[in-house]
Amino acid sequence: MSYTYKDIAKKSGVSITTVSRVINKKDLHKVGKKKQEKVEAIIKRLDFTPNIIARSLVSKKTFNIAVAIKDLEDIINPYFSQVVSGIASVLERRGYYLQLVRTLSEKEPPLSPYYLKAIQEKRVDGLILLSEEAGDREVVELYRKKVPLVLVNRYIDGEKIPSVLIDNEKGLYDATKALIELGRKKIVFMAGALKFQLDRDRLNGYKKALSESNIDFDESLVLEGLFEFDKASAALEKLLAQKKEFNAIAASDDVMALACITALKKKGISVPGDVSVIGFNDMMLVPVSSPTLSSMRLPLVGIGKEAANMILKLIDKEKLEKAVVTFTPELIKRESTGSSGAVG
Amino acid sequence: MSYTYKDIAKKSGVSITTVSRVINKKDLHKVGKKKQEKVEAIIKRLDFTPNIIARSLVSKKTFNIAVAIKDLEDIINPYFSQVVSGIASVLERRGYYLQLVRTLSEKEPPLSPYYLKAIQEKRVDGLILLSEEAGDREVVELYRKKVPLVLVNRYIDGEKIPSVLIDNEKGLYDATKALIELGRKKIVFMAGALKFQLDRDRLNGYKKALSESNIDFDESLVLEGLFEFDKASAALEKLLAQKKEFNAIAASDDVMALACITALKKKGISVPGDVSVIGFNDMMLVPVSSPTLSSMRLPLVGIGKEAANMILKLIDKEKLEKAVVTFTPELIKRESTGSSGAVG
DNA sequence: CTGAAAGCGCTTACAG
DNA sequence: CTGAAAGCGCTTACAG
Repeated sequence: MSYTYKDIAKKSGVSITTVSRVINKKDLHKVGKKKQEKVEAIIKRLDFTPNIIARSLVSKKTFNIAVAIKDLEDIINPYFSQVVSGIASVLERRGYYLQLVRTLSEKEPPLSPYYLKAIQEKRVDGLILLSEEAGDREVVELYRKKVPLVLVNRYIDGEKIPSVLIDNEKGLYDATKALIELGRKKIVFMAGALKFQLDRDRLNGYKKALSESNIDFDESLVLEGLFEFDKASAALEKLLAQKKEFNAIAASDDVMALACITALKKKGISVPGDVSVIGFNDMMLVPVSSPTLSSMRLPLVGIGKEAANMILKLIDKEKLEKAVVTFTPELIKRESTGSSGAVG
Repeated sequence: MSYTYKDIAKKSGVSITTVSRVINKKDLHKVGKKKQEKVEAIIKRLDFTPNIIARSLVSKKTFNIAVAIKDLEDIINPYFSQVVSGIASVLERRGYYLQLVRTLSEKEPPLSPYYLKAIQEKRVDGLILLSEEAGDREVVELYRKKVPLVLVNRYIDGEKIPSVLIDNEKGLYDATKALIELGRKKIVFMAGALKFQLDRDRLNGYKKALSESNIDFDESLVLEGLFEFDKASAALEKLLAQKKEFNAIAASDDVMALACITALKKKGISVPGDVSVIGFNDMMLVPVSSPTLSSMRLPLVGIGKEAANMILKLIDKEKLEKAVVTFTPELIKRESTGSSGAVG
């Protein structure tokens, strides 16, 4: 039911080699004009497309790129969907397919996590890692094995793996600074999770801003919301129940910032009157919230594009101008922080 | 650098056939205990993983499923990201990989759209189509060719293609009805685009609700926002500039509904005081907007799961209990519609 | 139990 | 120009 080179060759009265040459437009000078036209006609008539699997087996190239996120459900978070979108747009233009894989392991220990399996099985030509959940050891091992690999918003100390980074320390430093300038001193840092390097870096930025203003660091003001709306709400509600005082929140993600605003409103606490809130990532719908959310803007689609361009260069064995590209978030002020002096 | 069956066979002192049997745990009764253990030890020691490409060439199975959206950028819309997430979670559990493909064609006419190419090249075992952009003719052709195929929120008249549908007519009927019950009679329908069947069905539901209440249909109240924030804002602003009167909006998507609210607020028009607004899809962050957005809720992740289960059954040549599964949206009332009687 | 051999659908050096 | 043949790394009937 499906044709092969053999069929095309037979119908065209040429050899399989000639069919291959015509299809790949390779060594075409070795093919007679007449034969070439004949083959092309047959291909067109039968609407023939080569079997990519067979080609891959010979060429060792699949034109598939794996993009790894923690759980495939993470694609719902605008952070990931924007980065993935940026990656996709570049890959597509270059004839590559995008495979979504997860980094969390299966329950059964012998099974490789999906993202490793994709590499080991030679399913893909390269890997873009968006997740912090992939273990350092595995990642370094891939890198050492020369697997084309790009890290996004993640680095591993002591290794110069090609990566697209976000200046997380600067990001939360700036966010915290902005809150301090509004007169706020009791600032909550709603992290995703401190087991992640990105949040440890953000925590450092937060601490740095505090210490520069001689504000003591209070560990109990650091919460973990796991980048989820419900988890962030719960964490903040717990803090509220403890009667812990605070008058600002810097969140590691807009979704968590919105969760905080919602939790505060529910308690009748005014934002930004009583508490200023600032998010991170500046996702599209943030201006729609009430109050509109201040946030640290990042060109997430651009970050994805950069990562895609890098992986393609690695695959093509081209030199990277820079092995590490860093983006710095930009403060976008809206209503949720309030204006300077609005504080008691 | 990478091992093959041949290497394993040599190191284990057995034949390639035996290696294959051990790896696939197939016909194991034909393999001596000793040899089996030897082979297993070598595989473990070398951390060997079979080349999936070679296997696919023989078995004609790739364990890849293509999920098609219009543009890969569409993954940013929560509607798609949730459906994709549902699909992903099922595929992953069943050992399948998910490939994201687009349905929009390339500029150059000879090129097949990516989603067709994936099928033609035998890159994937099946296709889940989330987009309306793929032409009916191509889709029907795939179906006739017995390509495992599932449509989501889309159908083609006269064809019984396996699909997961949304009762769009009922959805907009209910939304419009709710607005009418609030006393609103000049209701805007913000469609995505009427070239889409889903929006034509929604338009029908809208019209039906109007006519049941003896409200004349006014074509100039039907707008197209292309499911994008900016396009929807622009369309509504144009209507406002025309001084067209209306006191309610039913939108085909939450993002467009939020765009409308934002545009209205900018003009100092109160929601729901002056204009009631209701969205569609009930995406996660909708309760955070101000006013909180009423919407038509759909189990989008569940819809994705259903589609994934269907495609796997088709691939395994199992019977589908139902070739067509339909989900009906549920009205979730929040602030943006306002309470009954709140209308002048 | 065991494995040699054919074959999946391509690519490519090689000989003419 | 042209194509026979080997080979990519697997699976699987088939013979012993």
